[in-house]
Amino acid sequence: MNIGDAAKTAGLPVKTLRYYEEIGLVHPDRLANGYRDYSENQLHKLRFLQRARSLGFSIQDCRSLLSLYEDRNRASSEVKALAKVQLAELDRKLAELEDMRRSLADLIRSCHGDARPDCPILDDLAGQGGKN
Amino acid sequence: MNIGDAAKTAGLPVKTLRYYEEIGLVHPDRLANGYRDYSENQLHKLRFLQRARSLGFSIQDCRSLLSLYEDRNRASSEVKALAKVQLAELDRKLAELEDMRRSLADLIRSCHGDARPDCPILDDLAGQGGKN
DNA sequence: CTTGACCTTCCAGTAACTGGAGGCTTTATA
DNA sequence: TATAAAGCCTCCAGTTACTGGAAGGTCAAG
Repeated sequence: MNIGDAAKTAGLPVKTLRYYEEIGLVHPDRLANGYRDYSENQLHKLRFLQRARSLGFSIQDCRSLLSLYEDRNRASSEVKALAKVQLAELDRKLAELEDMRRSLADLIRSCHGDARPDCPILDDLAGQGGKN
Repeated sequence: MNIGDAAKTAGLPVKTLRYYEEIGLVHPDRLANGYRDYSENQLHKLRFLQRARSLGFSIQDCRSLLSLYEDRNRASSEVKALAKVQLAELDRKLAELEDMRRSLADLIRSCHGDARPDCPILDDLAGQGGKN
């Protein structure tokens, strides 16, 4: 699959795919005319990268995650350790996101239209330690 | 509170606080000696920024979110509309994160140690469309 | 009264893209 | 078959959101 369709499938700009090749993340083959040719496996990686990046994982994090995806022959214990670190990170992010979601939903619920001077949920918006 | 303690409280580097002032996100007062002086309200904003940025929200997103936090006197309908857009975005990110979490947990669960040639959950790692 | 931990500004560098110029290839239309 | 549009290529410059370092002022402890 050529770069334009691959980009559409992955939900990433064409430029980003070329960048990911440049930094050694996803290295497609080339056709006779010099065009990049993405395999199904590489499309999976690109979709994965799109999601992970949009959630704030660094490229370095993504390299780790992709190495799990790729290197199924590594020592099981090593794979597991790496996966567990990433899982803990995911859980941390999930908790933060849920916390933000709750705050924002409260804000929407309590938004009635009259400009009251005090708004108790604003104290909460910045997080658990929220005492003004 | 001076910048070092504010940075510690917010979980951000000192440099980032100065940068956030430069781009007009959080503008602390100055003491007689020129030192920045962060208020409680500004600390809330910084904590909020730390969380939102770590979850992949752009600085522009953060500006929108902070304007909700700050501008409690805007027209209620406008505030609500903005909040709902951000809530939808949060839900989208939550769903993605939960999806990734599930995939990774499956990977960990199925990681027994023998290097089997086929691994069905790898097909899933890249997302819902995961057919190899 | 000096040592060390703060703070200041300014400027350069990095990460991860993003846009544009200049040019080749493929495809659709006349 | 000609040609125009669309898509691909490389290279290089610009942007966003920091990050590090130099050069220097400030403040609390010994």
